[in-house]
Amino acid sequence: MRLSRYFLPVLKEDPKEAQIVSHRLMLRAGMIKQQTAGIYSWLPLGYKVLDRIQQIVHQEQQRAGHIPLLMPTLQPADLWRESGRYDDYGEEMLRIKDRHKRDLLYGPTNEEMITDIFRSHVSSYKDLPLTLYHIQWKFRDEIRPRFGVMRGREFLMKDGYNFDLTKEDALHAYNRHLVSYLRSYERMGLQAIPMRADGGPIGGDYTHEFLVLAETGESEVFYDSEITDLTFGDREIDYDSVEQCQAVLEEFTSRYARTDETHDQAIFDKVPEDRRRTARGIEVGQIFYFGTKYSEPMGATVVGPDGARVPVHMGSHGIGVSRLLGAIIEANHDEKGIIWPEGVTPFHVGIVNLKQGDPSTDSACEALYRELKAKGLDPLYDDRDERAGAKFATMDLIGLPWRITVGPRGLANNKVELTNRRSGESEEIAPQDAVARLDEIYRPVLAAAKL
RNA sequence: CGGGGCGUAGCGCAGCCUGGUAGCGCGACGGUUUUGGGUACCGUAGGCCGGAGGUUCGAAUCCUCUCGCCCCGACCA
Repeated sequence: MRLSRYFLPVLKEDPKEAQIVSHRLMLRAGMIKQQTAGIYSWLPLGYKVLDRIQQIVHQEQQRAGHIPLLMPTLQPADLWRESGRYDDYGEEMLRIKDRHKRDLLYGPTNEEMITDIFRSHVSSYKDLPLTLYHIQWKFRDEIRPRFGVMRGREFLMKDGYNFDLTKEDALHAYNRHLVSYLRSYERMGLQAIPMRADGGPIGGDYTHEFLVLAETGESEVFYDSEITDLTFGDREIDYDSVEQCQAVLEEFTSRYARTDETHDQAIFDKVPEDRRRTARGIEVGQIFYFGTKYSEPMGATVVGPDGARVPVHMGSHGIGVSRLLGAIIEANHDEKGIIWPEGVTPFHVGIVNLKQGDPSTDSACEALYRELKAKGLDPLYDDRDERAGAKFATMDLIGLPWRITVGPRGLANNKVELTNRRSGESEEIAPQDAVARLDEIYRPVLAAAKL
């Protein structure tokens, strides 16, 4: 993309309403525009990152064998009356009447609807196991939306639902989700720690929240420092293998890691003192096994091998897709702006032409732009007639991980500058070597995107 | 919902107390200048001062009502 033809309304000054760094940077980098409290337009740069995150989530869910579909944002109230949640949900649910005075609601989640779909079409154990998911906008009428996309009222969420014949099968689905989430967050450049969560009235040990450590997190967390040494890495996993998935669960959940909701000081005290950590975290996902809570009242049953009709065991599993933008920025920024991890960056590399209009720099930039695209990379070429300082400031703000600086001085020796946004380190290399380096750097990212 | 604050040019703000032709910085646009980290100067455009009502010869300013937004708290992917 040529910046002169793009739509990137960056702000030089901090918008006064933005209190935390991710919100401030998203506004300044021209990623979002607030339309009303807790509701945002996604401007091109923000939309591009949102899209990259969605792609990762889609790929990892499908890799785990989960099936995508799409349910509507508006739902009939009757489904929620069946589960009993229409009255329970309270003010957070946005209720709407259509012209026929029928009660609708803007979905805050989709357990009822997915259960309805399931019961309409599935009646045999032979169709199980089944996990369906979608990525769709949700609405929860928060008392006080804040922190930009971190606590919006309208938000994009991936929510998946597993249907299994037995509790054991459903727990395998739970484990599959845990593994796929670990992979997803790592591809986004995030460390998200599974922490024992509060199951609410349903209770049980079968729910974990995924927390990204950040000073501005809304939850207080307590953990054994050994857990932050764990990475999933590029290990191969067979999602059908109960043993393998169970092993990952045990590996990642055996150490102490809890939010303030479930924190137990007596157990925490057994962690060696030098490994005890207290911090703050942002919740970016949750997995939950809830058995027959919805299948029973809503009649989602299958006929088992013994001929008996039984309610299916279910769980729901969510990733806060739009919130992840905020979480990633909270965890990856400096005083100059955002620093995107390579897995989610809106553009792979920025090209800065220091002397726009100069035939040699212009043609060198054009050549770089062409060659990077030929490698399957997505460059942003700042071809505006701006001074060097303004171009650097924009690049730093929007946070592309790599920058190629092209000026007459270096070009005289057939050199451009390749700069890493995070470390600030630069090296002077030939243009073709810069292309080769970037191709190499992004090869794993592009390869991971292939199923 | 309780407490606090703010709505004036695209953005950030002053003016309000003490009523009298609406200002500053940044940005935009046109020039000149400059060219490796937001250059300097000259010029131009852009506002029913959130909305409604009231007081007054006269309201951004005073009064009443209303809408919206932000911050703190209780609640939440």
